[in-house]
Amino acid sequence: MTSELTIGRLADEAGVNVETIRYYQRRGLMAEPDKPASGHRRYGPAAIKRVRFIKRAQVLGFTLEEVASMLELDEACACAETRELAGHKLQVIEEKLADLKAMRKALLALLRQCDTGAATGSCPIIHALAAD
Amino acid sequence: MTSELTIGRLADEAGVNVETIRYYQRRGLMAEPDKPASGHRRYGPAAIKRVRFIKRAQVLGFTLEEVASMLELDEACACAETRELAGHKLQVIEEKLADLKAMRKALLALLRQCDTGAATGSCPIIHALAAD
DNA sequence: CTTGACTCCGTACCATGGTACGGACTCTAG
DNA sequence: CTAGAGTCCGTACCATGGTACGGAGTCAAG
Repeated sequence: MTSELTIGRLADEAGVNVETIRYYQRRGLMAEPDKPASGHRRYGPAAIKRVRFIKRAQVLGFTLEEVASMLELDEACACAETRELAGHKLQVIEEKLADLKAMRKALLALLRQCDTGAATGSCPIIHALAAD
Repeated sequence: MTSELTIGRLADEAGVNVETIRYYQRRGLMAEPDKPASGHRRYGPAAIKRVRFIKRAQVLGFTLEEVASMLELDEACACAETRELAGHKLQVIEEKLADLKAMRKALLALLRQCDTGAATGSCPIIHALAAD
């Protein structure tokens, strides 16, 4: 079985340090399974997903606090507050998407410029995100 | 004229702290204009764009070091190394785009779920970025 | 039933990205 | 020409997100 991992295996599977898992637990981003009186804690496959989610959300520029609030969304749906928070997150994501697309466009332009050897010095990248 | 700002005005325009500007200069992310022998430095409109670019790139999850390398791309085009770096950045951006889209989809699903009152407990958000 | 690897837990340390502070200087409006 | 705001520069401090360490306990393969 792949389930019921030790913390070390969990860390490996998720591609992080053991200490990172423990840090996330301290921060309340994931629960510590109860310790079997005398022995080592075990983790199910959901824990792997959770850690991976956290890492990827971070890469997208979300802080651990933001990630925590998104994880809460996932658990406690159905109230108005949740709805609002989700709506807000969605808006943030839309903005990031727009900026990333602008950046991609600029990089593509840059590459094209490189290929055609046209050194215009027009700074396409900065221009991409120059709006106020 | 809006050009030829002092550092304080520049910081205001870009929506950051004065110290942040100075920090970026120390980190080599932007040049310090030469000081007029005895007096205060002045900044042109390009400086505003640069700071804004840096902030927005950060929101997208890029470190200052990564931002620095992108800014260099903008200046020194036309060599093979630059091309490769740009290509690599582009790939990173594509990945971020894909992840953000998955997240958006999950949030939309969550909102729909909230609206229909169907509390499935299926954790759409985590699932969105659960791939290894 | 031992031995080596791993877990547990607390505490200390680290890098990144700033922010604050203080004393000397400079600029500008009145 | 003077007062108050802003600049300059160095240095100190801070929050976030980890990472390292050490001593005691536990697990599991041989």
